[in-house]
Amino acid sequence: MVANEEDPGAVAELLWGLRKPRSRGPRPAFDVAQVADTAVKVADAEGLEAVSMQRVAAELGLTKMALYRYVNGKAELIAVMVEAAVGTPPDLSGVTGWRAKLEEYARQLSAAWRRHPWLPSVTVGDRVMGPRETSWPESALSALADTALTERERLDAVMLVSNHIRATHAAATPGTQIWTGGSATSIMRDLLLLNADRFPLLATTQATPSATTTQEFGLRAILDGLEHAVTQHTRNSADA
Amino acid sequence: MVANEEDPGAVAELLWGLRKPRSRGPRPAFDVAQVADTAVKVADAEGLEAVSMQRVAAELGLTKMALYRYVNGKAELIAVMVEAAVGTPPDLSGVTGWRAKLEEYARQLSAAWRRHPWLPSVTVGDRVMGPRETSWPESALSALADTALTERERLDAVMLVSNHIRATHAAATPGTQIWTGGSATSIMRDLLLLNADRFPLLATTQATPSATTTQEFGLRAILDGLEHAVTQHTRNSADA
DNA sequence: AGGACACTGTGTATCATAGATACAGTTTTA
DNA sequence: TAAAACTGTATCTATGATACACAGTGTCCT
Repeated sequence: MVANEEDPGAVAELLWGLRKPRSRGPRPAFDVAQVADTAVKVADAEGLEAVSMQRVAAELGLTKMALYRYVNGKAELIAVMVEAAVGTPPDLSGVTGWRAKLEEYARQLSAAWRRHPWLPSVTVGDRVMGPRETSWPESALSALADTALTERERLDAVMLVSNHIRATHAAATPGTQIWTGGSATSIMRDLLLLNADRFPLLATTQATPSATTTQEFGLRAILDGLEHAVTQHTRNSADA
Repeated sequence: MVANEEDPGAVAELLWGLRKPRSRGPRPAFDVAQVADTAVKVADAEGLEAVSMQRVAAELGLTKMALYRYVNGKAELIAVMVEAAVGTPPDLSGVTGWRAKLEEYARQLSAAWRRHPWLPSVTVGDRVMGPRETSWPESALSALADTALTERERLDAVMLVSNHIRATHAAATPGTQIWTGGSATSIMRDLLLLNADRFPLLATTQATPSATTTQEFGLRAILDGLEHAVTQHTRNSADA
């Protein structure tokens, strides 16, 4: 973690296949896709912390320095991992109605992130997305294409749903739920009961079981809210 | 990053003032609060990456090893930083109506995170919260106390709002917005225009300006959705 | 057609920084 | 007076990353 310019342009060239083809020199033992796949395998099995240049190189039977010929640095490695793991977005053309489409989209996105629990924490920040990942928001936008929302509002809506799914993925971001089942959860419960006078609402709330999931509750609320916005827009344009 | 058991119990004792008082021995040059404040100052000025044991110790005129007498490791340092920076939650008793209360809460939370842009990225994951931080969700729950929602639903609603504010804080999690103004944003725009045939919706959408903020749009949708849930519940209990 | 050379993949050695442990020296108070 | 606690020096491990030498392969020139 010393220099490394973190060149976003280089990442873009790698992800979008704009690397100039090699002319001379020995044939590389692998290609970037294989590197990405092995790194994904490591992350799936042992978590993102286990993914180091060293580790991925060893998994391929290389020294870590050889790896730098495939990816310019760890940031690029992560980028190709995401693109390799994210998969293809759902085809929503078979579903009727923007709400059902968006529901299906949320379900698929949740499934993809469940398959790779490290993905949510990594698909964050100012970064360049690859073509496969980019096709996800494109797919989600198609769900709202027929609504009266403005283009910007559609994008905001897509992000609203996506971010909700991200936040409710306990494996990657458990703290956003307060109660996650992790080792800190039981300690927090004890602390709240011990200080029930200062935190009466939290102290009683935390014991309550739930009929629906946190994710379902939030998704329904969001979709209800979007429905409100959609009908509002439709009415307004009807008035005009 | 070798061993360090990451004991949540130790963090809890530190945050909730349960450390056994020292008896003999020289008086420490500082206390944990001073350490936390110093670290917060560094994070505010130069970002969370600048916060290292070394750096914080130097800022206090200590070697980094002396710092380990105040906090057991970096995880604890972050924990006390959060508790020091998060501030006190808003008093919502003056606001009337759960919706207005929740709006005010969101505004205050957003302001707190804007003051310390590193906070959102750190208040995530399975962890122990300190008393000041805990009082934030407690305050938010009070906003929904008079509604017909179940206790669990109120907690879900609070998390829904909080997570939305977190996600829309571009400084900490810019990628959740696709367009953030970072160096990757302009590259993504070029890539989309270059591949407008594959991403027609994204390619046209990204140019659109917006009347309201992404954060405002999402918050309104969420509150509309919650309103739907509240009235639904009220109607149901009226039927019974 | 053949060879020189440039280019590229790989490995060894090395650096910088991070968090963290071990331990000795020193201060303070029970 | 002695145990306990604060601080500093030295050291360890792991990480990402750079520098450089060596080897294989294709291009281009003759």
